[in-house]
Formats: sequence, structure tokens, C-alpha cells
Amino acid sequence: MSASASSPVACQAPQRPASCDLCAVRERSICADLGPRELVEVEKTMARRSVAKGRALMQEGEPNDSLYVLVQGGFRLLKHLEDGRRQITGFIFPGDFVGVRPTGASAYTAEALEDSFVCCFPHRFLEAIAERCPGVKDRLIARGQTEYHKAQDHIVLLGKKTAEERVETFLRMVAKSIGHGGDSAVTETPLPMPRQDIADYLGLRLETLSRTLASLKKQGTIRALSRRSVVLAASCE
Amino acid sequence: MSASASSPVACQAPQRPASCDLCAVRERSICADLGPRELVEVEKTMARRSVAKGRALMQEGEPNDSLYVLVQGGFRLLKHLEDGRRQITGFIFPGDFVGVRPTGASAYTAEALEDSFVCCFPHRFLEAIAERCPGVKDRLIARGQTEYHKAQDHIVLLGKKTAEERVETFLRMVAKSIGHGGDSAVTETPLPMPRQDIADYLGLRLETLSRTLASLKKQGTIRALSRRSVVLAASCE
DNA sequence: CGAGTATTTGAAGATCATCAACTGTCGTGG
DNA sequence: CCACGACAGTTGATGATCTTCAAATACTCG
Repeated sequence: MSASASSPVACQAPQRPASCDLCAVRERSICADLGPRELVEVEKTMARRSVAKGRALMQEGEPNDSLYVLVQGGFRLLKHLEDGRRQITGFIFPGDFVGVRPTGASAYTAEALEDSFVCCFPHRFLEAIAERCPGVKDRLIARGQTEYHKAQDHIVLLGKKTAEERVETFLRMVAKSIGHGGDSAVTETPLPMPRQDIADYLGLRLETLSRTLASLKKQGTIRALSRRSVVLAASCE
Repeated sequence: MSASASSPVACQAPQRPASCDLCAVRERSICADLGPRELVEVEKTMARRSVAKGRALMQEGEPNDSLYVLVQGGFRLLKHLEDGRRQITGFIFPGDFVGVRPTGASAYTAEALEDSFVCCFPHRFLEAIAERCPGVKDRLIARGQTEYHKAQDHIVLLGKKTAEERVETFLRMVAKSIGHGGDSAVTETPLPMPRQDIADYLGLRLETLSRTLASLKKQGTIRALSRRSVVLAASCE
């Protein structure tokens, strides 16, 4: 299936764009603020990096000095409690970025859900670029805000919603984040993360998540469900 | 102006500083990045505002075009679910600020826990100031990050901690935020918010919070407890 | 002092967690 | 191509934590 050299395109396997011109997420990332001149410069200095499924892009507590833009794949962001309990605080999809500021101790770990590609912007280059492109810092501020707002929605979910509400909210969120174009209601939404990750995101146990999914399917909220994808019914009441 | 001329200082009642030179939180807020010239200008154009206990500084869904720096008092930040359930997503104490970006629809409501004073920086002025003081935008980015990290800690608390752990974490957090200087262990920590707010922050019911507080007191984790303050035992195990 | 609100306490019940067993899926190799 | 093993996910039975409903008590303010 995942042929490597045979077919020229349309291949499911991770494939990074050859240049920024072809980058699928450029308009959604900080690169959108770069002028043509800066873009050329960035393309020369910026490192691209592939991260194999399960490997960490950054580790809670370890220093980090780059901003990473996710080009392809997905990541889970997670924090640990001393006794080993883990909480997933978010998921990252193409166009999103992490590491907005350099730090001596990252607040969280980022692990690849599948083989992924990222672009690395060391902050010391970024600072120089920002001087010529003021929009870059504005975009970092804006990004920080939307991350914060997403975290607040997550807080509401964990603090006030029932298991069933949490699961439905999550599924609609994923559908919106990586829903392929048009009306996400009828389309199949991929679930690139295992059940345990979803449970750790929702503050539920694996078994409770499984039962809740089964229940939503029986009710019809979920049209179809497989290990790696879901089809939701329209969201109208 | 409230009590203005009579007593020089040491008054418990809300009292806003007469000028930025006397501002207790200046070094902790964006003002720390302003040069003397900008400070003078800011002092002329910036509006100060008092907010009575219970009143909202900004409302979820309503537009907001200013950044507010809290000088004195406290605020709760909250979000509503359609059916009226509310979740408190954070508390704001002197030196903190809200409204990092102008928006057509605030993500949350900010309500005063007690009579409070804030400084308002309309974003259109802020933008002009930022051009001359590049540090301002960096500080906004940094602030966005620390808010995000606090939100992540909150997510871990709600997703993985037991009622008892939540309450203890909360109390230590407040002690650290508004703990008066030295070792917060033996000092009395004020609790400027009612029990219902604490419960809504912790994702617990009022009654569960009350019972958990009683239990922590019996165990000795809490040395003394009153409606408006608490004394914690040292945090070592 | 007294009304109204905030907080605490009690008893019963619901939701979600835990422990355990079972089933499905995927990759490997005979 | 199918069998096998390992892991991911599901289902079942029981129990703990937290919620709910109810009532008592404490505190604040006029």
C-alpha cells in the first residue's frame, strides 16, 4: 500500500513539501506574515525535521529554543503528575505550532501521533525576522490567545460536562479541526489518536470512553465508528 | 476619588495610586517596559476605572477594545454553558491583566470579587506605544504564555486530581499568588472569593468543597479556616 | 435584633472508576 | 493464505467518589 518511489503523488505516507511554495499550511502559520524576501531567507536557514510516531518533539521540563510549525501529521500535548498520572492538554494538527517562546523548561511534552513533519524556527532567527516583519509578533500574540481560549473551553469541558457531553464535544472539535472541507456532518472524520489519548484528554477512563462511544452510537449521534475514524450525525438538535 | 486627603496610607478601603510613580504593580505589568517618556504619556491618556464588587469589567460575547491592568482588588474569569452552568476559568489579582487583544466577542466574563481598580489601555494607543517600546509586545507574548500554562495546570487539576487534591492545590496556589511575602506556610492567606466561586473553579459542588475543607482541617493540612481566609500547614510531606 | 444570604452537615442516589474477562485488529511468519 | 501472538478496544459486575436534595447553622448588613 504505502509505496515509496513508484507513484509520484497521492501517496498516504508522510511526505514533506519540497519548498515553502508548496507548503500546504503556509497561509495558516506565521509564514503568512513573511514577505517574499524573508521567505527565501527562511527557506535557507530553517530546518525541517521528521518525527517518528511516538517520539517526542519536546519534553516537559527540558529546554526548548525553537518554534515548531506542524506541516504534516499530529501531536498530543501532555503533562505528568509526579505519580505517573498523565493528562493530555491538547492535540496539534497541521498549521498549528508549539514553542512560542524559548524556555529552560517546557511546560509540556509533545509526542507524535503518527510519523510527522515540522519546520523549526530557532527563536534567535525568529527575533531577527520579527524586526523586519512586525506582523510576526502580532501573530504570536494572536496564537497565544487562541491557545488560551481553547484551553478555557477544555476547562469548561472538564469542569462542567458529563461524560457524554465531553465525548460529543471532542468529536465535533476534531471534525472541525481536521474535517476535510465541506459539511463535516456526513464526512468521515479521522481519529489519529488511540482511545487512551482521547480518554486522557477528556478526563475519563478508557472504559468509560468506550461505553460512552457505544451509547452515542446507539442513540444515533454517531453514525459510524471504527478504531481510526468516526462519522457524526448533523449537530442540529 | 474615594478617601483622598485624610489618612496618608494604610487604609484598607480601595485606594488607587495617585500616579504611576506610586503604583504598586508597575514593575509586574507592561508598564515596566515603558521608558520615562512613554510613562508620562501613558499617564495622561490612560483611563483609570473603578469596578464595584460583583460588576463585570468585560462580558463573554461582548466586544472589548482595551487591555486592563488590575491595580487593586480581584476578579473571577468565567464562562457559561448554554443551560446556565458556569465554570470559573481563573482568578485575577493585582499586577495581572486581561484583554491582551482587541476582540469583537470576549471569550469570557470578568467580574469583580470586591471593589477594584484597573488601568485601561485602549489597544489603539497600545499599538502606538509598542512601536517605540518593543518590549511591550514581548511582554504580551510572555503573558499569553504564562496564562496558557496556568490554564494547562488547571486542566490537569480538573482532569486527573481528586477532590482533596484539587482543594489543596487551589489553596496553595492562592497562597502563592497573593501570599504576603515570606513563607506562606504560617501566614494567613486571604480568600477573597466566596465558596461557590472556588467550587466552580475546581469543578466540584459547593457541598463537596465544604466537606473537603472540613476534612483537610481535621487532617491538619489546614491549620485554621474562616469564611474569608485560611492558614495552611507547611507543604513538606 | 432580624431578615437574607453563605456555609455546613446529613442521608440517599447517580455517575464514573475499578477489576476482570472477553473480542477484535494488525502485523508477522510459517 | 492462514495461523498466531500481541496489543487495542469492548463489555460486564461491583464499588467509591462525588452529586443531589434537604435542613440546620453561621454570618452580614440594615
